[in-house]
Amino acid sequence: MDKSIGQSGRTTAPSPRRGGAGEATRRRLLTAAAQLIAEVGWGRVTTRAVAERAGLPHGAVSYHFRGKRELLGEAAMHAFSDALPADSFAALTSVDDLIGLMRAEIGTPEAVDPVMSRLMMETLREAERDPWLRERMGEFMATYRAVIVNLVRHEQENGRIPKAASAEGLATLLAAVGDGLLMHALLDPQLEVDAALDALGALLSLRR
Amino acid sequence: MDKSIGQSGRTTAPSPRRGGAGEATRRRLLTAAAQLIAEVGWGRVTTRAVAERAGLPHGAVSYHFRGKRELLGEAAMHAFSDALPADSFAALTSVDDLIGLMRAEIGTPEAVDPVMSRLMMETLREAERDPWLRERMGEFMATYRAVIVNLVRHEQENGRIPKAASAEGLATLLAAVGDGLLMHALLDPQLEVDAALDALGALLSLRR
Amino acid sequence: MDKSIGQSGRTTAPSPRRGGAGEATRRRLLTAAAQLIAEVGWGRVTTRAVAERAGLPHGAVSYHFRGKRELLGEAAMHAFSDALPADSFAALTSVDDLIGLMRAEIGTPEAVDPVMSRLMMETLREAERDPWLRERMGEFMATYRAVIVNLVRHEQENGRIPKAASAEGLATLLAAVGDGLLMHALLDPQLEVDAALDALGALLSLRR
Amino acid sequence: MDKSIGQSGRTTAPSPRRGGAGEATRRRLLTAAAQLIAEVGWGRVTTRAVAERAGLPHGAVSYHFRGKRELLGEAAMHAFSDALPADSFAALTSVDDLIGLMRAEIGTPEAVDPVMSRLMMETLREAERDPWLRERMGEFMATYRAVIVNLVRHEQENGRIPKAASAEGLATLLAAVGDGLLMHALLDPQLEVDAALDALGALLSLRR
DNA sequence: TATGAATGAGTTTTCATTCAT
DNA sequence: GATGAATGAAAACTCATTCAT
Repeated sequence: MDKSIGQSGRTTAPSPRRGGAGEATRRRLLTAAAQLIAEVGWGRVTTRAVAERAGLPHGAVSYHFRGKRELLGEAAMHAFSDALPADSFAALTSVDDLIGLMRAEIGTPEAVDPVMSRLMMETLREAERDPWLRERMGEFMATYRAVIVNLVRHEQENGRIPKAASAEGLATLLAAVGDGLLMHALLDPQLEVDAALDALGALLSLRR
Repeated sequence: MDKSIGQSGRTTAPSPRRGGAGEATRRRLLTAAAQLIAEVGWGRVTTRAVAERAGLPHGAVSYHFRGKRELLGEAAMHAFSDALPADSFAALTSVDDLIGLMRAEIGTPEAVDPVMSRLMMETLREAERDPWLRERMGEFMATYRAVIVNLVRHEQENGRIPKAASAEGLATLLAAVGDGLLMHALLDPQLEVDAALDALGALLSLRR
Repeated sequence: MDKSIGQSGRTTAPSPRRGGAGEATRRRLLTAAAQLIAEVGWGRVTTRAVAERAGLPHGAVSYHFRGKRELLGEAAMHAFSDALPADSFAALTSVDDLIGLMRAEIGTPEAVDPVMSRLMMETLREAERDPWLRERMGEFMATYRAVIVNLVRHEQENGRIPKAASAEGLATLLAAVGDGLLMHALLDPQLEVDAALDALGALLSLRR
Repeated sequence: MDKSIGQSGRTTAPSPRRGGAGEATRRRLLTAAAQLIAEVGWGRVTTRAVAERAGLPHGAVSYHFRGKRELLGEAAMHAFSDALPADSFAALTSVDDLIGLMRAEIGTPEAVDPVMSRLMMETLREAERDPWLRERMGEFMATYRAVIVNLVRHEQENGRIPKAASAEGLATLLAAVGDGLLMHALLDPQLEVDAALDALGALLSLRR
């Protein structure tokens, strides 16, 4: 059974930190783990497979991480921090940009490799049952939503989107749309994501 | 028995079929399995736990199902067929009804037992990796989306929601909103689902 | 772990290789397995029994071998390589020697521990259904038969056995006699193997 | 594990005998069982598979037989009695006939379906470990050998085969050749059985 | 007489974690 | 620091046999 959650007390105490030498090894394990989560699903990742994918001995895993849960949890969060914030969110200046971002991530089936999408879905799912992960994802999504709230508020002040909806509510809605479409698109590659995003755009810009 | 070779053909073939006395037993297993999927997550359900929950010996599982995958898959689809169609969808006559349904299912954290919600999320995620399940969920969601398309089209003709968005796109959007909010709400029980649905309602009725 | 899907690729991958400290453990398992095949029959050997016989925990089996099939297969071939070639075959210089060898191996019920005989029979039978094993046994028996062909040819040239029979045919016949007698003798310990071998000798030396 | 041997006490007491009705059912089970032994190997036959192959309900097996061991044992012996004695052995009038019989059974890879051959090998193997079966096979092979002894003796008196070898020894040898070649041929379909039988013929007729 | 549901003992396999070197 | 051997707990699955109807 997957033990990654009800784990309780640990005995050994590895996890050496930030140096030059072990840091690279650590990172290779994190990268390998993130890939595997996306490929086979959180519950089907084995520590052995991670080590193998990383081209490292099996022992390396327990040397660098307290356990499987820590490895996978950190791998996911690490991947998100690497991939998302600076690159994408900071650059958003309008709700249209946000929709454009969704379009880029979800709308073009073949253009984007679904590793990040799948990883995101897997992590959201796992977070529901792993308190540590839930907290980290909570923080992550709070920032994400805060950016959207600001965006929405700004656009509402500019009169580019309706004021009838509360900024917070709208932000929650937009975030849900993103993940909902992502999930449905992973399930059904034929899904007309663009049409849905067009509809969203239309609803938002009606005022004009 | 010696399996060392993996001869051709059949492994074993329990799975007697529909009709007889075994049907009740079968159903108890399905119910137990659906509950457990919701409670602990698809990947952490064990056949033993299912049997225990159902108050049956472990052997009952493999007598009635070809394996864990069949058990869980049928359990999920069975639960959906039982719970959803007639009850909820058929009754929808307006997009407001649809939003009301979402509000009832997602918006009131304590009012509704989250079993169906969790089961739905678990099944959607699992379907991504299990072809059989994917197909069944695909059919299921196709009907679900078809109902919404009709609803949207009808409302557009009545002038109650904007025609600027295509009916199909809007339906896809609404379905995604539902599942996206559901997922986020499961993750963060504090989430202001109502505010988001209010915002959705506001966007849709702006034209009026 | 959840196996409900049967993703691609590797199942797990223990089976560390040659050289290190694990080699001794591996060998103990092989020896125990070979004994048990002879004692209870290929199909009735359990991995648990092998581990027990070897005085090792059950997990050791799957750590060192990919599965039961690999364990038993390697155990058998390992036993044959250890026991036969240098010792017996190389030393044969005449067909009489060969008959003598058979007499020693089969003809004296109590003198010889039947482990190797039984192991051989079990492996021959199993090889019929296991391609990997069949191939290995094929190679093994090819060398075995080649030695006999040479022996026969040599004796034919010396005029010690009849030339009326082809060397290849005679070698095939002799090999079959050996295994056939072995099988019958295992079945019926009273079998007059010596009389049969005497008859064989008589047929072969008639010409003189 | 295969329980067919260390079975000890039984509780229930089925095994109705010779009637018109159940007799046909019984025979269908025996036939199915014999086929399956040949196809998948004694240890891999399951009672369920037998019932299925026979087109009968699973319960029929335990209704008609005391257990798996009895089913398979009787199936094998039944198949032998049906196939061999009257048809083949009685008709033998010379050692050449015997060799011809072997040639027909073993020498023509595609002409003969190997069901009987495989069944024979499987049964010989199993008999080594199952006393009941061993006894039955013992009787069977005694008759078989007796026929050969008579044949040999008759031919020796006619001067057609050498008298230097004892009739008993020669018979044992011939029986062993048959089964040995059979075993080797099953293992290696390319085996030159005919050449071996030619060699045997040459050895036996040297005197001429 | 016949059936098929039921059961539980036993098997292989998986794998995170521990630990000696 | 690093590694790979070791281990045991738990999982899924198989199946002969039992038995109620």
